[in-house]
Amino acid sequence: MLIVNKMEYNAKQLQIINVAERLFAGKGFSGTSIRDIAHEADINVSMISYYFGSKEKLIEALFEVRSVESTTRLETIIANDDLTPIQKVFILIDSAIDRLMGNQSFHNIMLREQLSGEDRTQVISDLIFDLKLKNWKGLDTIIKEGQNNGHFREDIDVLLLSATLYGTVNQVITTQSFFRKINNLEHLTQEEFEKDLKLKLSKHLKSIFKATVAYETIE
Amino acid sequence: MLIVNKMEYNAKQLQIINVAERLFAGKGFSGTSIRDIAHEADINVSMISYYFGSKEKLIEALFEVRSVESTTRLETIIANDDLTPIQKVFILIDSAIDRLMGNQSFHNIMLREQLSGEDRTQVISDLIFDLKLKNWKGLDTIIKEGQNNGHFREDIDVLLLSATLYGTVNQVITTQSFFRKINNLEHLTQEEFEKDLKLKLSKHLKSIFKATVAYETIE
DNA sequence: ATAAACTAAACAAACGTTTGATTTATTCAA
DNA sequence: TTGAATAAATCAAACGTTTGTTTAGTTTAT
Repeated sequence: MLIVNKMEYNAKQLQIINVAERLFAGKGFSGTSIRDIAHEADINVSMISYYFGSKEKLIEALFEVRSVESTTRLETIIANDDLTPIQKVFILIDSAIDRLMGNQSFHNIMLREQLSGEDRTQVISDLIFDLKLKNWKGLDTIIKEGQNNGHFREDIDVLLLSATLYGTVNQVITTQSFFRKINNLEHLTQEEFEKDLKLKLSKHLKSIFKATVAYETIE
Repeated sequence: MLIVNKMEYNAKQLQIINVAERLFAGKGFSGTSIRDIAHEADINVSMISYYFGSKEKLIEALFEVRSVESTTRLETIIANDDLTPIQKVFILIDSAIDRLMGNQSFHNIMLREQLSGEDRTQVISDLIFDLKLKNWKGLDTIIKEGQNNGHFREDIDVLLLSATLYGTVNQVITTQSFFRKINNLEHLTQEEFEKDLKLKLSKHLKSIFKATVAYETIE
């Protein structure tokens, strides 16, 4: 299992991390200089080395902070005994949409890291692997529960199904300006647009999942 | 409509483009130096400026070359009158899988560019927009055809459906090492693994699309 | 008085690009 | 076909910036 660095970060460090997150998301890790970050965060360039040691360690710190923030959600969904498997699946979908759309900058960076051929650091690779594993196991547990109850099909490829879930959400997020243009929603504010998008995405994915995992119309 | 630069590239230029494609995919545009490219392509650094003008123009040339290569497929599928709409959808799915898995480096770069906040150049943005538009219109045409024939549902969000198609394929490609580990397929060669992956992905997406667009089990 | 926070300046290395010279190819009249 | 003339291709070296990091000194807090 993964050993998480229990380092705590003070307000200034978190401020730097937040700025770095925004810039890394927009211009990539290599495309962002520590002078960019220092300027935007209104600090001296040397403070980044002073607080984090290096630029590499800074992105590691970013991953550590953001990773722990998104690991606690799944467990609570699965543990809830009052919900049927299909209800849990639906909540999992909405949870994934909220999580990915609510932390677009960080997930943008994570997508970039996954696209990288050589891993930047083992720390980041491990954290990403751990997140993927938890996401997959979360869905897998729910699916198996539904199969044991006899409500879900037996021939479900959970790995591909979670690829459809996270892939669809990622695709929608990265091409949202295209969505906006094609659907003639350019008059909406970003907030209104995101709300509309979340709703459509939720319906779309729930419909797909229902048709894929459940035998017939249930619930 | 988009004006495509009809520039022709000689063998040496194409060699540079191929090396650049591989390195950009692995380390990103900013993360790849022209000295990296020159070294791998076994040429002098100045040849890149000599042939393309700049590093920026090099990636533009890469996009121009690879874009024209993948625009002609869709039209031929749609134009075929011997196929039913659902058959066309299935061929579209397999075509997308083949295209994305067959040009992983270029699509890796394209994904990175889409993640970029500020566009690197208008040329690249236009080419990506044009590709997305064609992909969407291709699916839209087929869906509308199926709706006119009465075989397809009326309430289909084609934009979300194409997001599921391309998003799922992208997700599978970027996380294929995770797939391999979880499915215990590490003994297979890359070629064998990709073949297996393509097959599973094809079945998965066809099953989803069938359930989503068609009224009931047809053909 | 000790430690932490912060700064301007300097550092060497790497960056994309340009220069000027040299080699290789092509052109074309003799 | 030859050979000078022109163009294209290639090269090592240097250009001025920008890069991440360190240093040495100053300010602020404990």
